[in-house]
Amino acid sequence: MPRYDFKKIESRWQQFWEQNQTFQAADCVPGKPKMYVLDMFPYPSGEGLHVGHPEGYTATDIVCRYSRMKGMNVLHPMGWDAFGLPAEEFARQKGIHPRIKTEENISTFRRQLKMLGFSYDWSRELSTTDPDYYRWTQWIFLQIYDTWYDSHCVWTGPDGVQRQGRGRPISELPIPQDVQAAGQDAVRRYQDRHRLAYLSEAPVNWCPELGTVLANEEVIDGRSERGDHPVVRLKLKQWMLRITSYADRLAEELSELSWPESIKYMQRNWIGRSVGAEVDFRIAASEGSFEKWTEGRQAAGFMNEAEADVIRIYTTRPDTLFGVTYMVLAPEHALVDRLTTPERKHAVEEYRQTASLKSDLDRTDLAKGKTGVFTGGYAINPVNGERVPVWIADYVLISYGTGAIMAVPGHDERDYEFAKAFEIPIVQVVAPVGAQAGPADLQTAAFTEYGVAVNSGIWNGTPTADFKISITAELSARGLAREAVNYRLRDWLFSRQRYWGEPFPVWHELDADGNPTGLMRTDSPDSLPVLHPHVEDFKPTGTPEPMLSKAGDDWLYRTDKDGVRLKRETNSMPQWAGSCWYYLRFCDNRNSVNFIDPEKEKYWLPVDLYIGGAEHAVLHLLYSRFWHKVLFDRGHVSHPEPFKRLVNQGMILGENGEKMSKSRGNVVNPERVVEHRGADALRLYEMFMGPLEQVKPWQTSGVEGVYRFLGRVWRMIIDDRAEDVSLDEAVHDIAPTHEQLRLLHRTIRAVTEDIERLAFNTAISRMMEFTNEMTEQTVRPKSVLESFVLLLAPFAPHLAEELWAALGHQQTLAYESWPVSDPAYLVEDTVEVPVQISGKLRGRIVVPAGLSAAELQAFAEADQNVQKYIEGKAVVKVIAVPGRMVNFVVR
RNA sequence: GCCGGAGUGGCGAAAUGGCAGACGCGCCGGAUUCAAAAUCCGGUAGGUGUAAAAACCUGUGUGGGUUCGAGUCCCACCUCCGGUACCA
Repeated sequence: MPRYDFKKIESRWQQFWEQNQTFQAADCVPGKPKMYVLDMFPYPSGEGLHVGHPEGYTATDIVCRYSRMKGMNVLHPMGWDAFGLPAEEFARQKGIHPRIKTEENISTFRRQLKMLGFSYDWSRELSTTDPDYYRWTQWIFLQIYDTWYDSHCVWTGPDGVQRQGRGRPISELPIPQDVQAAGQDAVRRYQDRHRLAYLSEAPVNWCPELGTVLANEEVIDGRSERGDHPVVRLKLKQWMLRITSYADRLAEELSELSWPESIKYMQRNWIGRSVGAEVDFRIAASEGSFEKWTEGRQAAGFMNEAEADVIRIYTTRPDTLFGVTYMVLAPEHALVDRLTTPERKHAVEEYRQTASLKSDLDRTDLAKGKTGVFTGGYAINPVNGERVPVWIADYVLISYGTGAIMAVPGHDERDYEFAKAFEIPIVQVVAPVGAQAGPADLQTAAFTEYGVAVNSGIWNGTPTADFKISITAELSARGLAREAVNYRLRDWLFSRQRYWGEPFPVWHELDADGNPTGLMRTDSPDSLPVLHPHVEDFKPTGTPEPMLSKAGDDWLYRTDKDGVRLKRETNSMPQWAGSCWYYLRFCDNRNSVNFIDPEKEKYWLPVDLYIGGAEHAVLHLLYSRFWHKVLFDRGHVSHPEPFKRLVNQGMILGENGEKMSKSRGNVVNPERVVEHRGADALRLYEMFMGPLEQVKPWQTSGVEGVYRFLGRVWRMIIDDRAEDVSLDEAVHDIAPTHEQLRLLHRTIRAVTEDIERLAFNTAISRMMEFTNEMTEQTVRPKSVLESFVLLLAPFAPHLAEELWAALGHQQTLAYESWPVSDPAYLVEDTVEVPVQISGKLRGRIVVPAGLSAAELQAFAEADQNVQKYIEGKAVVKVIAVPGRMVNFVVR
């Protein structure tokens, strides 16, 4: 084999690894530190692998191969996130079952990944679409369904940390007396209202084109994230997961994680915790006097649910209560009818009608101009007894806070804009302090910053922060307000209407007439999985009626032991479900009695390194953490967080610097690169392009560069003119020179440090430097080359194995010890030190290493060029840093 | 609008506050060859200067600042990329 024949080499070693199961991980190996390195598993699309995939996958593969050589027990699995719309869309067009297309796609992906020589333990492969996998997805759903959140529970978890708030079995939910008294059905309904998985009828994002509802997270500017189709709001009964119960823990426990700050920040923002107050405004037209009502409240205190004639608002600025000039209810608010006067009825109805038809897109589009109508009704401001007009407007959302606000146009931009549009008075109650002290100019804009209170009666002069606290306390004491916390995060809309997703393991009870009673039963855990029914065609129903309702009666109905007729839940789970817990199943993918063996969970978890794209910053990573915490609370996992360290690889752009896409015609096909230059060259190039986390453009000529480097490595060791693979005549089994050892150990140190930092681009540069220098040597000691081949192995494993064998080794190098750099070879005899005059570089001196500052200065002064600059000048100061530099400050 | 991140040769990029541009691509010159491919060697920030050197000047988006010394730290601004947007 004269030339570097990557085709032969790569297929040989891929076969070798497969036959010898080189990378199969053993569970729970005593005495070896474990290392769980995970890639975000791909959706196996029909397009096949994209160059973005091998970027993260190569990075993790390098870490894994390196860690094995460092003596760690490495878990490095791969699987498929294979439920989802595209396979179903294909089925709809071609009439082929989604499972068939899915399996075909998986085969392509598997073949392409194997072609790249990643050291996955393929015996742990799984797909979210395997009945044996989604059996446990359904099981976890049942766990969530069986859980309620006890926000008062203080407890200590297996991690030894004390927390407040815990997901507990629904059977432990305290049932109030009156509910208990109302009978068994009432108790069941009460429980159902407290479960972490519950049915709710609420306006949802319905996408007619995709034939499904979407989560808030999947809707961008009123259009679907997938496919960019319009989304409208529709009131439907849907499954929700109570992720908001975990909002605080999801936000707080981020701080322990080694994740990019930007991702943590995005998650915190998404959760959007805000602290403020709920304040009650009584409707002016209510029965009885306002004074009487406040006296009653003073005695009874703040009520959990306000009376039917009270508008409860949420505000983060209770200090601006004296500046309230109007109030706004969301158009869907329950009190609108009560407030609306007969003469305003027509306008209000009309507005509500238009608002309900508006999709989020329309609402955003019209964001420039605020709309709304006056209801004709008034409420009383609890701080000063003033009558405040009540409006409805769609800039107030029914789904946030209480769905009602007090409007303070002087100190809130949105209220300001609205007040300007409808000529509502603007009152200043906060004055700026500090540099910009003086009256704020409310002619052009609201003043939203903190300051001191004005026009606020006895509170005048109170700083904003103090005022917020004291007014809340005062109103609380009078039973008119309470401190409140709100989240931007909403409960997770968890049902879809499509076929190709996990069916819910839930049944609805039917009454004698075949109508649902609202009570539910679940499939027993040991009867799982609930398989998909046979369906003839995959056209969406065109209505919000789920695809699974097309199933036959034998799937849809059954009669329980007690004679109750049941209808199956026909929604399916979203694609996020399967990806929420796959990292757990990889530890124990064949277990048929448990979703994961507790011992294996304790051993492998948490994931030590998780690499994937930043596009999953909030969705997948937040959902996963949520499920994990529920499982943690219920005692099924022993760590509070699934992913200890997260790294986002940067996107690879096309050669023109634009995002790769078919329409731009700049897509690079990794399979073609492998055909021409080999897997090692592709892997090496993707790592050499630049820092892992950085966005970087593809350069075909760059692939050539690393390919040439691999050729040089080959020729450094192998005689490329010989008939068979034999060592080059320069390679000798002799003791290396000191210089050669220094070169080697410098390289070992640099490459090791760079891998630890995931700085693969510079690691490769160092190996290039080694090769350039070693190739010049006419005598190349075998031992030095052997160490070098081990350094190269994580990056270009096929070539390294081939060279390792050529150097006379019988076994794979996958478990050889990683070379250690000996500091003895790193000490230099002499160093070159720059000399500056007043900070400008004026010379370089070569001096013995280890000089003191004074000695170094003496050497520097002796330098001719330096002399020239010092002569006749006064040396004011000399800075000499041993081994680094000398600087003479002259005047 | 707000919040992140980034601006360094022709290009991808290096650089614990201490020699800016390592390494690779491209380009130029040379060797090898009948010729080419492949390979190998040398050069390559811009400028002044020189027979050639030496030497000097200017350079890390722009303008200021801190420091003996700034690509790196601080302030302001510009541009690009990403996220987010009525959340009261």
